[in-house]
Amino acid sequence: MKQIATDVAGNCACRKLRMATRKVTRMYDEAMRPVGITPTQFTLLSVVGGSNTVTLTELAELLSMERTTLSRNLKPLERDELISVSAEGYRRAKSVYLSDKGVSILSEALPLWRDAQTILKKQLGANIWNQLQSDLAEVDNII
Amino acid sequence: MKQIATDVAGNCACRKLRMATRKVTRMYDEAMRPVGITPTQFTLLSVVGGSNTVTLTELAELLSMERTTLSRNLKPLERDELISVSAEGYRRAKSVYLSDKGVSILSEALPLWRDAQTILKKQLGANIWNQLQSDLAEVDNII
DNA sequence: TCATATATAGTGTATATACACATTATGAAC
DNA sequence: GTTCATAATGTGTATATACACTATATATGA
Repeated sequence: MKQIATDVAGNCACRKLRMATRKVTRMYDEAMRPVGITPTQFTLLSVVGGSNTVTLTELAELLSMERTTLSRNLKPLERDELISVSAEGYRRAKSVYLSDKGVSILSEALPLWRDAQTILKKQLGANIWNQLQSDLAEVDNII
Repeated sequence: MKQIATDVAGNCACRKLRMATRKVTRMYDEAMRPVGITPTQFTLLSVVGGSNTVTLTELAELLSMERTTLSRNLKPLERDELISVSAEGYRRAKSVYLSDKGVSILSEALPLWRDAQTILKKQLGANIWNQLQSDLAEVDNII
């Protein structure tokens, strides 16, 4: 059992992904703190800001996020008036929009995000950084 | 802004990691469901099972997890009596142990985990699978 | 011995995640 | 027009995550 368990720990893709995600998220979270948003919220704002009208379902798909999770994650942003959510016309569809305040916060967050990217890239080295980026893109494409 | 935001979305290492982690975690979660544990719990059980006495702080380090997060994550396992946590003697240190029930559940989960690994590996292809594994190991070593 | 420093764990609060199930708007068939 | 199917979103519940702060056991120094 002991050997098997150790083996599991060292080869589990899920575990390794989650571990890396925890560490990296903590870094980005610290970087974003001055503007008061989390990495997840930064991603939401940037994806919403980069699209012309996305419905909740589309947005969830873009983020590989369960729709119900997205719904919950939008709440703090709505409460703080960085985004607005409104009916879109097709069935029950709703679309998400960046408010002026949202644009402003996103603008403030951008350089902090760039810093975080730069620091991480430097720490990892360009090779691993690039490989990781392309691997993760592949994973998202394939799965 | 629109271009910048799109650029962010496509190059953010944190976003890509989180997206991949969500997808992969959902796969493993589904695989483990028959034995009633989550991927995180499976990892906890296997790491505890593979060590001779780990304190909470050590365990957190092994998992790149905040100690306070670990504390919370152990609760359901303790409640369901898959593990036990007891004082260890050094200052306030506590160690975690697998119970008989924990060993049993872990044994049942192992083949399900192997299936999940196999399916994911097949989907990704051996090349990407191997590269991803080594990249993630590097990330964990470096950061 | 007693006070203090240090190492360790716990709690309050907020966000993140997702499954199972519930709700509702609207297009289509009749 | 009414019914029904379908597409979309919402809610209940449970786990996962982490920061800021708190509590406590014990080793150490006076």
